[in-house]
Amino acid sequence: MGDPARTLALLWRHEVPLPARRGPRPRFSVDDVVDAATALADADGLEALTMRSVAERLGVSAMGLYSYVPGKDELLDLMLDAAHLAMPRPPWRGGQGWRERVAAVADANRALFAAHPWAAWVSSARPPLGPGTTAKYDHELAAFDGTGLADVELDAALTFVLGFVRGVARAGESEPEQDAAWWAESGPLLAQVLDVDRYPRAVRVGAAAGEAQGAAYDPGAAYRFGIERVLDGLEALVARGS
Amino acid sequence: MGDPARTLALLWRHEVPLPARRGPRPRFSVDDVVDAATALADADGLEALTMRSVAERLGVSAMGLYSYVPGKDELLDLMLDAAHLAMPRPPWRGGQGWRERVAAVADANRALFAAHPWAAWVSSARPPLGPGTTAKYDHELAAFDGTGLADVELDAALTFVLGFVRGVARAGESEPEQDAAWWAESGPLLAQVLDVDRYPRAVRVGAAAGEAQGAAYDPGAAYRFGIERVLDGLEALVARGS
DNA sequence: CATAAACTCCGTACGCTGTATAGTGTTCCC
DNA sequence: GGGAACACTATACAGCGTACGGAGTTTATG
Repeated sequence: MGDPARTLALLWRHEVPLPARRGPRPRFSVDDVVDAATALADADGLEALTMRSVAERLGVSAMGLYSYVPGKDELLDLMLDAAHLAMPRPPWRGGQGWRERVAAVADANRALFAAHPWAAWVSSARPPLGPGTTAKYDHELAAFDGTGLADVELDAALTFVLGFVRGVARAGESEPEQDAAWWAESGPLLAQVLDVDRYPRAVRVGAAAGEAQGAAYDPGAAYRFGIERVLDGLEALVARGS
Repeated sequence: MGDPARTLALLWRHEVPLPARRGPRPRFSVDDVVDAATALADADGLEALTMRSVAERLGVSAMGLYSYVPGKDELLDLMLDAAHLAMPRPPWRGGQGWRERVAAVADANRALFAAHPWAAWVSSARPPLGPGTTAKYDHELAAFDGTGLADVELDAALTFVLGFVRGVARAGESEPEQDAAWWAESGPLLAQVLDVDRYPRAVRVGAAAGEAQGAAYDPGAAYRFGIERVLDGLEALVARGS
């Protein structure tokens, strides 16, 4: 889409120096736009984030945003990088083992998606390599200190952990109320059509899972189960000595 | 959105018996519509799948589709269930261990997303509990026979495996050509801004990973790395004896 | 056999999206 | 003071899903 160099310059706020600029002074900063968009997406979700809605929140016409941002995709990149920059990066204490640290990384990302559910849905094809994402990457890599993993495996391991957390965040976007209504309306027909003889395991396990978590999918349970598997899986790799 | 009961009836093809129907005979079956939409999405991606494009492929006006399908969301549900139904379900042989079988489940899902990349992107909030998805669920649960896991854990384990494969499929949607152009245009500015002293691990590991896989993300490598971690993680759970 | 109901299918239209384009007014450099 | 660069606006366009009203076809019912 847009010009990568322009996007990168924007991410790192490489602006033209102020005294050299002509024309009326901008009423906002790029961060004002990013903050307005983030507040909107936090409150009402990505589908409510339109150029018009952001513009209205700032008291500007829709096209006025394009003085600050090349387009919506770039705005989303800026939002994500800003959210990454705002994440806490407590220094890893020596007493912690890598497993404890990586678990903390996962928890921090889960908290990110809890605060900004939209963040799980912005494209990862072209990661916004801005100051936030870079600092996050560096900090999270440090959590693996002591594992003895080679650099390539380090990246793979972190990608694996982050992919898991993001997957859970993406899967947990349905509303519990709607879930209940869905089951109420679908139950009778489902009971009629789900033949226990044809699908013995599906019926048995599906019923058990549905009853245990009160819904078809429980993000909390999926996270608690999955993060242990993720860490155990990494532990096997580390124990094997790279 | 739509009526869940209507959607379910459609998924299971609970139609009104033919002789009792008035009006002109439908020119197509629901499967004709689903197949046309699937062919389109396979060839040109989800963003090319519009009600108008599906209709044109069938030689019908856009609104004509609504005789067969309540809306686009339901069409996507039908497409996904049909794709699930078409997956091979070879009987698990006794000689296989559960690890081998679960790896086969993961491979089969990876093949599904290779054939139908759009399938990784249809909403999982309301899984289309049709004949395909149900048969797939039942068959994949059977892969865990011998693990001794309780029903709730069985569902969690399968969800964990499928979530991983889907995450890799979703992440691997960027074009390699665009990747190269992106790096070429971004490289100079990135080199200037990525301070080795501020982000020592990020620069080192990022460079190693980028060089090793020739791109910021290599789905094949991510899958091969991740599936071993997933299976190791499950193995730790199984070894622990539930 | 006529009529009404049910059905397929079409054309038009609406509100919504991101953003291209043209134009207006402000500010600074020369 | 003139011209260039800039912020900002209003209008417009193509594309989306789909609501609506109507036309034509088939069948059940009086």
